[in-house]
Amino acid sequence: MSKKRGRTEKGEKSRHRLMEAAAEEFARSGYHATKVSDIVKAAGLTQAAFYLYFPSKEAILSELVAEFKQQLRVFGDSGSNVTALAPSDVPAKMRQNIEDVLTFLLKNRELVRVALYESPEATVIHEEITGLIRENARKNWLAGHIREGLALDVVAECIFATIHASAERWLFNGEKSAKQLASEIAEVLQYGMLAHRPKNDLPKA
Amino acid sequence: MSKKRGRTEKGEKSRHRLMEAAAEEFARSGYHATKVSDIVKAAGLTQAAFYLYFPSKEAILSELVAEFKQQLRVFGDSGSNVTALAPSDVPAKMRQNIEDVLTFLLKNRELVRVALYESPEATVIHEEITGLIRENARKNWLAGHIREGLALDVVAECIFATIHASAERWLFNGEKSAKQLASEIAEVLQYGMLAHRPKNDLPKA
Amino acid sequence: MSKKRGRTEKGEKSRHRLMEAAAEEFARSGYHATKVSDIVKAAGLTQAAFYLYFPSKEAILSELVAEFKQQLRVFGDSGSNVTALAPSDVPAKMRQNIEDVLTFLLKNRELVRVALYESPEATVIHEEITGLIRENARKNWLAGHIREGLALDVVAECIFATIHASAERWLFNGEKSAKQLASEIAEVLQYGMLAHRPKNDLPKA
Amino acid sequence: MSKKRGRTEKGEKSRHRLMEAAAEEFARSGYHATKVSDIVKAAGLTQAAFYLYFPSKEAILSELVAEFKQQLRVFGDSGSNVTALAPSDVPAKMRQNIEDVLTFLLKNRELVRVALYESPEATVIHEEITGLIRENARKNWLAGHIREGLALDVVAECIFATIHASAERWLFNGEKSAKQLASEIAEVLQYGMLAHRPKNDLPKA
DNA sequence: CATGAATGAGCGTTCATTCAT
DNA sequence: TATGAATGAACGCTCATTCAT
Repeated sequence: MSKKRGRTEKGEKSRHRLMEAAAEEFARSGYHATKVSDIVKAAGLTQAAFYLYFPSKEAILSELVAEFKQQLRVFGDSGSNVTALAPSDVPAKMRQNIEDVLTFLLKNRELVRVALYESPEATVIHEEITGLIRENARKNWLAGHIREGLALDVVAECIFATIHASAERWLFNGEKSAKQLASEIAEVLQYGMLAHRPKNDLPKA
Repeated sequence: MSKKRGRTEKGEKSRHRLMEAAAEEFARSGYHATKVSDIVKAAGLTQAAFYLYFPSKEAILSELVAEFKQQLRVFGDSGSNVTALAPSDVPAKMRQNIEDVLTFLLKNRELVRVALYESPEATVIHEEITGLIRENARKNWLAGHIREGLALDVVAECIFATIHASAERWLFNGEKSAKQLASEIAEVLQYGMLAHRPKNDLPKA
Repeated sequence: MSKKRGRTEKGEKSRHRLMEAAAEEFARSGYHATKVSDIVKAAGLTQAAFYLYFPSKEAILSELVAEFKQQLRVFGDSGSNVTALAPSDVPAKMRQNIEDVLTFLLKNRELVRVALYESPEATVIHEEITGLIRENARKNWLAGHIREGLALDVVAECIFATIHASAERWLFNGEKSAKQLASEIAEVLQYGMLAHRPKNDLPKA
Repeated sequence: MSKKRGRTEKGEKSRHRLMEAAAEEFARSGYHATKVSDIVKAAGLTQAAFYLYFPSKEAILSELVAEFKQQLRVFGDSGSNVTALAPSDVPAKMRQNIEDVLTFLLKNRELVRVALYESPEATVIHEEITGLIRENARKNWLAGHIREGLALDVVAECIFATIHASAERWLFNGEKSAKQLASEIAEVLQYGMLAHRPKNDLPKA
């Protein structure tokens, strides 16, 4: 199960420092612009040491992406039994979900950038995430919490894109808290922007 | 007519081919992964010819970005006198605006990716765009078309993030048309996702 | 006899401007560091025009050197009938010769640097010049104007090295005039530096 | 003993070989005409290894020049207490000084050419050297060993130019020995060339 | 486990030179 | 005569990777 045999504690620490350093550098400057020498410098090791732990620069990238995907699984089973929710509890629950995602993104901000911008799998991962959200939305739709007439794939894209963009813009630099941002996002996503709902523009339910 | 001094038509064409090729390559593989040799190969020229028209690889990138910014100005004055709109016309107008943006993105898809992902100015440009949208939203809010209690900066981010993500996902690969996508996005953004509006969750107007 | 047939006056002018420009650039920055583009820029022409007049960059160098050698011939017959000189006239004559050389160097300063530093023939030219001087010295020696016991080749080298170095140092930048410098140099070369002539150190005449 | 950190003896040797090779190549072909590939070929290394030790081609040049300047300091304090010399010892001492300089030049012939021809500092270095000589001459003048009425700066230039030119011409190619050359040069410089000293041309002492 | 030394392959850029008009 | 466009052949330099200790 372990990736390498006979690993020492010290080695494990070096390996970990390399991963952290790589995540930070990749996130800051991008995969291609980051040199192996940058990574090892940040980790306090030599270049040769790098290849003790990773077969290539690409390998450390995909390992970071793998780590991100691992972290993602936490969200796989969230929002399961939405049916049980009373309609009046839905908005708060949704607000909470958004906050959870924001908190997750904040904790893994480097990984997020790596996985979503720098990885060759970026598109796939993006679709995995929006897929999770779409499934959750579908359950809520079946439970009657979501309006008729909406394209759920677009809904999912809208939710994630908004969360992600907002995180990059206000969360990662500390301009807004996860709680505050979650409220503001939820407010928009739940009831939309328009002040007036024309009579002839009702959902086709 | 023009025998002396100044660029020739042929040269202008070569230069243009290089810009096109660079946009395509940068969009496909990213700035760093794209070699000058890739660009000139795609443009049917030699490496040296590249430097006849651009002082460096970086220069063609920023020229591409400049071109994108130039194109952007078209949208600077759109949605000016929103006050004149009757509330019932707002949804259609907004749907049309979204479609216009989608059409613009589609026409400039390479430039979009370059400017928004590969450029060092990416963040600034992103903020310029959402700034335009936010201003437009503010005018609509003053005109009473937009609900109270919304954070307009988040609204703007939500609009652009959704449009942009959707374009990348369904528009650029032809899976959805601009018209269709605009409708679906507008539907979500205008009235939100929730089916029921709890009494205690009304806007604080 | 002419280098090219059917040459126009305009062409001849362009060619001349190129030679002047090349001399100046070669003198300032050296042959290798000077680009053809530098030369044509200084001459107000295009690179292609350069090759209308010279088959290569090297060609213009050797043509400049040839021109220098041509100029040199003026000195070939100077100091011929030294025998006729009265010993008391020798110092003044020598001072005048030095001044003449300095004046020549000043008038051809660019050419001098090109021929003596940048040309592959530099060594040969240097030897040609010192050869002329040595011959002149030999005539003066035969006429009894020059001390016994001197190595005439070293004398020649000493004369030219001093003149040349002094020109580079004080003449070309205007710090000393040719007349002034000639006097100072002559003073040293004629009677040497030492104040006292030990009895046991007399020439072996 | 030294397992961790710091340059190894092997590395130091490689670095040294590169310096030697560069000196030789620069001296032979000039800075611009010498390719990094020439240097590493002569040093038995690859291009990349070069940049392990020097940040650029220019850097190795200035390091070479710095080394030359370092070597030069040996001469800084030579000829100090000339006052103590009896006038009859001066010629021999001077002859010896010239021989020392010739020996130094011979030992550092590559460095000499690099520092005096190829370096951007060439002029400065030239002036440093002649400055040293001029100071020495001034001390000898104060001690009464040098004739009145001489321009000491010209004297210094004369001394160095003659030594340098002679070295290039006869010493470096083995045609004359340092001892022999020193005698011949000293003979000229000490008492000058002329056989007769006109009565009206006496020093203005 | 970790190091300093070394490398091969390639990249961005330059420049003397040629072509077509 | 002169031009703008184009090129081939390098060159300086970088970087991921390997070797020897």
